[in-house]
Amino acid sequence: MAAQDARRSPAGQRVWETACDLFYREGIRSAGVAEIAERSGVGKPSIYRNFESKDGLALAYVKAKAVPSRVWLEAARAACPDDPRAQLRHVITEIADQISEPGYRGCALANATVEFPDREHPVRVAVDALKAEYLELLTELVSQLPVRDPRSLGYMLQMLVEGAGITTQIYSAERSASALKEAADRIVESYLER
Amino acid sequence: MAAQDARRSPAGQRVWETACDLFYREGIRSAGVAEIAERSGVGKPSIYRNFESKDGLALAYVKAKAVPSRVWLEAARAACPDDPRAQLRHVITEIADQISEPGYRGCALANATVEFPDREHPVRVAVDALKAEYLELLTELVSQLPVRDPRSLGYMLQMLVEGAGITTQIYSAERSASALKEAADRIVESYLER
DNA sequence: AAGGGACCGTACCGATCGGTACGACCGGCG
DNA sequence: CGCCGGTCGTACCGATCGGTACGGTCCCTT
Repeated sequence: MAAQDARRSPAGQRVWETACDLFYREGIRSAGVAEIAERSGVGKPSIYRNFESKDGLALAYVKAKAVPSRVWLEAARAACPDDPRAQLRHVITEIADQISEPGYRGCALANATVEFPDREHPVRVAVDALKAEYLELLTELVSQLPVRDPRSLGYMLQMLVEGAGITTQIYSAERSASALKEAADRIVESYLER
Repeated sequence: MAAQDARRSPAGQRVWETACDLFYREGIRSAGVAEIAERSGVGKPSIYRNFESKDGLALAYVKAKAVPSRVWLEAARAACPDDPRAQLRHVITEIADQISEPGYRGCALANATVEFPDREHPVRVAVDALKAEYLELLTELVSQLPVRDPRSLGYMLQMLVEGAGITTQIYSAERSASALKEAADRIVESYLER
């Protein structure tokens, strides 16, 4: 998350870290640039010297938040190259673990989707593209399983993951994490040709 | 949704309808009181004569949005009194049908949760209580099935429903609706003692 | 020492936010 | 008619929004 960027000044780096934290904890719309500047210990112009606008900052934020998901998918593929079922379980477990971490407040991209209903908004455009890419990667993984309709299964798993992000915010992180693993297991099981 | 309230003046009723529509389509935070007033064809004071504040209006909105869910549960119970499995399918189908309706933009209460991360905010307090109540009702319904752990099953179904609301906004309403029905069926099936 | 470029914060901008003071208007009743 | 309670919109309020003009400070170079 604290993705270094050599082009950023020291103040810019502090802004970046603070913004990522605030955007996630309070939501993008709720976090004002004045608040970001104050909690970064910098002046407002330092924000605009390193980022085009608040929207530009939010755009960088959602793009950065999407990186870990891709990393997990590739890591799982590398961890058990010949066992797609284990790869899938690996990914789901990773997500469940992150849900269990203190301060988890759902998927940053899904939250951004709700915060920006306008599909033309640059943040929303980016999120839609990133989410589409992620669903495709997940579907590819699922496709390696002996199932008849991997596209449907992938979509259901994605739905479960998004649901877990929401129920974590409404109900309980622990219940959501365990229910996600259990439900994913059961759905995958029901899809396996035996 | 256009819940009549005799205490509301004609202008207040127009405000109420417009606010419900705008809050759902654009999100609560995005919809300003000036915009609500303008699209209602009334002056701003007419809003504050009928509602305590914008938060008060938002509070009424989320409470009103929670009503249909409870109605569906009771309707399903009444429709097939002796077949809990059919009742459950009835409810899920109802939700899937609503997802398929044009203009569907996810569960209003889940969206409000994302829009108000502060758990102390009155809107958020109300949403949490309403969602807890709904989960309880759903769990009660599931408890009538011959399953070992109805609490877990109920939570998973709730997770699926919330997930469908999100994936509808990101991906496709049709896929979400059909995936919801299919996934719910498979999970319930895997829980049934046979 | 003198100059210059990189980086920074103070103070401000117009626009918009939620909310309100005030007076015009209208129907019913004396 | 004259009054009166209820309902309404215009015009405004201070606060906050995202964004910027400007001048200061530091350090490296010559």
